[in-house]
Amino acid sequence: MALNSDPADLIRSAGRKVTNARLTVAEVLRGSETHMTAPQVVDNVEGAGVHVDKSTVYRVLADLRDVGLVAESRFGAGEANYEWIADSNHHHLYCSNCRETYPLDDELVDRITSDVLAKYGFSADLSHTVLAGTCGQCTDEPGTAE
Amino acid sequence: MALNSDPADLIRSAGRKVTNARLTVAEVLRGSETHMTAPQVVDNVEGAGVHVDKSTVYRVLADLRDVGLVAESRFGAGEANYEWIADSNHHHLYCSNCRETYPLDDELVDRITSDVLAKYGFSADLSHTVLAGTCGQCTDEPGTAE
DNA sequence: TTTTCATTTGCAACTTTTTGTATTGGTCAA
DNA sequence: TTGACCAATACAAAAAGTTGCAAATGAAAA
Repeated sequence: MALNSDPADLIRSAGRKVTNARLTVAEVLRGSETHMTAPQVVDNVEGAGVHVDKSTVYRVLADLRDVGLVAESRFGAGEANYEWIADSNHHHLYCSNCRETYPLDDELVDRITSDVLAKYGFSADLSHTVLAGTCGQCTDEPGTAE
Repeated sequence: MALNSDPADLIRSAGRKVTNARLTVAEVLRGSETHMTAPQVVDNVEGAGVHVDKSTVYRVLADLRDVGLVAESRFGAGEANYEWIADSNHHHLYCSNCRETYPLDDELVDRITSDVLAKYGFSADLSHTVLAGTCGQCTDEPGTAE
């Protein structure tokens, strides 16, 4: 069980009850190509015809995040963005100029983790990492924001 | 100018006007040993006898952050924490179990930056980095939270 | 000093997020 | 199936954070 990517199975095997609210939020996030803010999730859930209170949406997002099914990232100073990560890869580079995100492969992040453990005895949790900065393209062509 | 650590000079040389609001927020943060949340800053400014509107405090915090005098960090999923960093060092390890922060020296962070630049042509801005996880002590003695 | 102008602030309204609590509804065992 | 238990939900209200705009103020020039 939960070797497939069925949200219900994943939620169940995370030790959570499979409820309408959780399923709807999961499907909304899973159906989206990109990151979504909390208010966007609230709207989309509403748009899906199901009524889920906004406080519940916030609690479900936090819960799915705790369980590792959803990633909560903050790009630069901005609001939180949520993303279904049950099957996708977990690390990104975020360009604060063009607001594009790029994949960042595991190797580099894994090395940070082991370095910090070796040097400080500290187990860093970098299961979803976002590094903000400026991408190569924007570095080459400055002033191409928005 | 601004080689000293006088908030007024630092603000001025950041190209910002030296105002009562900015000075008060700066002093409040500088006087604190530890990180503060935005509401804590609002309270402390009020407690200092000066009246600065809440919205102004938020704007000043964001502004001082943009200018690099204040660090805004989010520990795990929590609220934003603000810290005066005009003179201190910039990188931390944050234990989400005991909520303690530990210094993380530059070397390791610098290597991440150069690795990402070499591999992706991406200039990561890691001027203030916080890695969340579990410290060695908490790993050894589980269940010693709060 | 005085004038001028862009920046900054206070205020008020608004949006986003969190929290307390009574009720509902999954899940498991019988 | 059915009933009991406890997690999860809706609702309401508060707290946190944001925004637009008119008035105030710092800084530079006259």
